Amino acid sequence: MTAEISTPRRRSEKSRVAIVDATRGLLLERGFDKLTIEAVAARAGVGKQTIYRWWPSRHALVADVILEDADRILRPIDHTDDVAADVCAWATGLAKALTTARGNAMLRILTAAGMEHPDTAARLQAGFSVPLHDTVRNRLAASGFTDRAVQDGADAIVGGIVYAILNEGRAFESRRAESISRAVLAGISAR
Amino acid sequence: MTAEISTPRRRSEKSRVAIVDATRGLLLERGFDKLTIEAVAARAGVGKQTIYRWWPSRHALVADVILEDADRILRPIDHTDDVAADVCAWATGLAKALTTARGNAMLRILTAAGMEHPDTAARLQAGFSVPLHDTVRNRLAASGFTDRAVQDGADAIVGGIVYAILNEGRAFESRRAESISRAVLAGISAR
Amino acid sequence: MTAEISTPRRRSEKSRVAIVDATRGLLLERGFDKLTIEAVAARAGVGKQTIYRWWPSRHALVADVILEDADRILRPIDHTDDVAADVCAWATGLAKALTTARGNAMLRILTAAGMEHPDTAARLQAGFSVPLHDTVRNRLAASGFTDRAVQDGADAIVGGIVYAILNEGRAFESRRAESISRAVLAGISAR
Amino acid sequence: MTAEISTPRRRSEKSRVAIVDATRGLLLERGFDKLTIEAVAARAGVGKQTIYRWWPSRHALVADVILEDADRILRPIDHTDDVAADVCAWATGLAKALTTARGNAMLRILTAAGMEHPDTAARLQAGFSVPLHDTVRNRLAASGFTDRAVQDGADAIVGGIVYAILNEGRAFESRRAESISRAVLAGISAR
DNA sequence: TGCTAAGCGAGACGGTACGTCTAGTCTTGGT
DNA sequence: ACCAAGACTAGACGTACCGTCTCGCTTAGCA
Repeated sequence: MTAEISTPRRRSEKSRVAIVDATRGLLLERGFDKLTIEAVAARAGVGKQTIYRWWPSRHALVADVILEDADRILRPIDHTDDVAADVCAWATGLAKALTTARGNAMLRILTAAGMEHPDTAARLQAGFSVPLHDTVRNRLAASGFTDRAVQDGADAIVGGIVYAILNEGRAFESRRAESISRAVLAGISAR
Repeated sequence: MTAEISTPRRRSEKSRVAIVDATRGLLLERGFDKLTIEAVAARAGVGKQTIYRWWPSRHALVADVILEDADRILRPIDHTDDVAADVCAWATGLAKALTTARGNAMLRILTAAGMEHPDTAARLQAGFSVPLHDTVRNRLAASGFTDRAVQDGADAIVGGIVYAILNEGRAFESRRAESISRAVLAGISAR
Repeated sequence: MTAEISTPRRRSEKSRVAIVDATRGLLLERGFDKLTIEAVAARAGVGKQTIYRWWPSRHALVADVILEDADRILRPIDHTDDVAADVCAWATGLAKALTTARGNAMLRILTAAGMEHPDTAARLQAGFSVPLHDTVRNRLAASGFTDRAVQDGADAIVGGIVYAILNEGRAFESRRAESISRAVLAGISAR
Repeated sequence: MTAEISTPRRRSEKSRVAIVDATRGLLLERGFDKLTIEAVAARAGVGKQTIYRWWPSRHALVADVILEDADRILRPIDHTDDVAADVCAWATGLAKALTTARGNAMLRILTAAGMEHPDTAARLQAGFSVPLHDTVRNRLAASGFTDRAVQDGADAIVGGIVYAILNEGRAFESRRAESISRAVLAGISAR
């Protein structure tokens, strides 16, 4: 039961890659709202129909491209004896990745794309926000925190960092991520 | 010391109000990305030029409208003896306001509008995110927390709540806001 | 040696005809200066861009439409033994055609369109004024008049009739065309 | 018998002159169809309303300006013993005036303005075409031609020259005016 | 090896909205 | 009272893209 049964049509991989690359390029150069299908088609050297054949909308295309690159930001967390150290290191890494020119652009694009289209929002959440949250949840759960502590900790750490970067952009200093993490960890440990 | 010295041009207040009202209505009905200037002009019974005369862009118009309504969400915080109670009550209120049909729409619109246009982003931040943050900061500062604790607390509480609502929408249960707040407060108190 | 090699682009003949028909109709109903591209597009059931794709301007579109109908006015001249009779009959026919509701409208539209746009003026001249003039020239030349007589005759007869109709409109009585023609013919014969 | 009886309202002569001058200037610089009331008001240093107060439309304003300058083209005809010489001299003068940069511009403006607006057309005819025609008519009538000869002669001479210049512009050589005139005069004399 | 159907580039199509321009009207102060 | 200034509603301008629709051309499997 191979995965490719659902795609028996022969599809030009060359075109697919050209479209995805063109989209990524234009997204970074112009941003999400100034991305046009016509520009993607032109840069990819592809007919518009080839895009519409495989993606239902601009949002879906952007989501694919963003999610293909999500592992630049979605990093695993260490599981040493020291939860605090593990979480702080991970949080700092996250903050660094999101204050990179490219990482910040991705975050903004992701947010903008998700804001306009429920389906896309769901896919982006499933591929980005949920994994981010789960990474922290799992680490905290592994250290024996209560469910509620795990949930609150993940909410406060991820939200605290990401929302601040969403507001402050690249000016966010990544050591604040550690500071926030420590504060939250102290809080959930204290209970 | 008259206030109107800076506005010597005669501008129709009737038109201004009609435009703002029409924008608000269409924003709530259709969302930010489906808001068109032509629809606003038509509903307001106004020529398009009258909109372009006073607002440089759709984003700026939306920002004005959102900020005019921001006080539905921006509530003051109590200053009793009990910081935790004050903050939790405020946080719960914020979460309730943001999970209201209208409040949630506002949050999404605000986020979408800010994502596309730096100037608008700055205005919306100054009129929404910053006040939100400052409300918590001031309350914490008033209770004698260190600067760092104040900063981390505000980041984690506001970010924890708002980012979660941004992701989960109206499904966010407002008592989670209290839970998050208590966890964070415990953390910054413990130091 | 196929004929269609010169038209490799696929263009909708249906749209072209709809546009030309709509233009003709609106031109006759409202006149040249009140013709709008939007109205043409609406009546033709066509996007504006489809007009702009094939015609550079309103003037060019009008010129096409007028020239497509020019043969209602541009009639050949007889070549019998009697020049005077041939020319007079033709002149009377011209005057009748130009004092028709439709012919007069065409003349005014043609004049107005040519007055505003040099390229259009050149096309309309080549397709209307020049053929008109040449019809008379050729007839006169065939009767052995000198070059100068041919030129003066054509100028005076065509100009005499058309300019008068331009000024007097449908009130111009077509028998004046014969009178003018006879006078001019007498003049160029006398030399 | 003062001229101003018909204008009892006090009207700023300064404004009137500024408007007329601005109109004339813009007409010569940009042509009739690119003349806007806003540009006239701006150049004249006048509010738009001041123009609309005194002229019902752009066409009427242009007509006033053109007619004020009509005497640059409308010249009297000599009444010596030699009709042919008188008419030819006048015709040549007319052709010269109409192939002047300014004269030709005026002719085109006059034609364009008259083509769009019946009232304006009537005024321009009364102030330009009719006087032109009448000048020739009177001269011919004074030499004892029959009514019909007078009419045909005026039609053929004026129409022959003006229509040719309308088509050929400044390329029209003024000696053709003499040639045409002589041909027509010969024709009406021969009868 | 040649046939046939898909995918493909190209780009025309009917549309919507853009942001600008001008028309002609209305209002406010200044002279 | 008339004027300049300029805001107002209205609506056309010409452009940019949308998403859909052919058109021939290539190209991969199958027969």
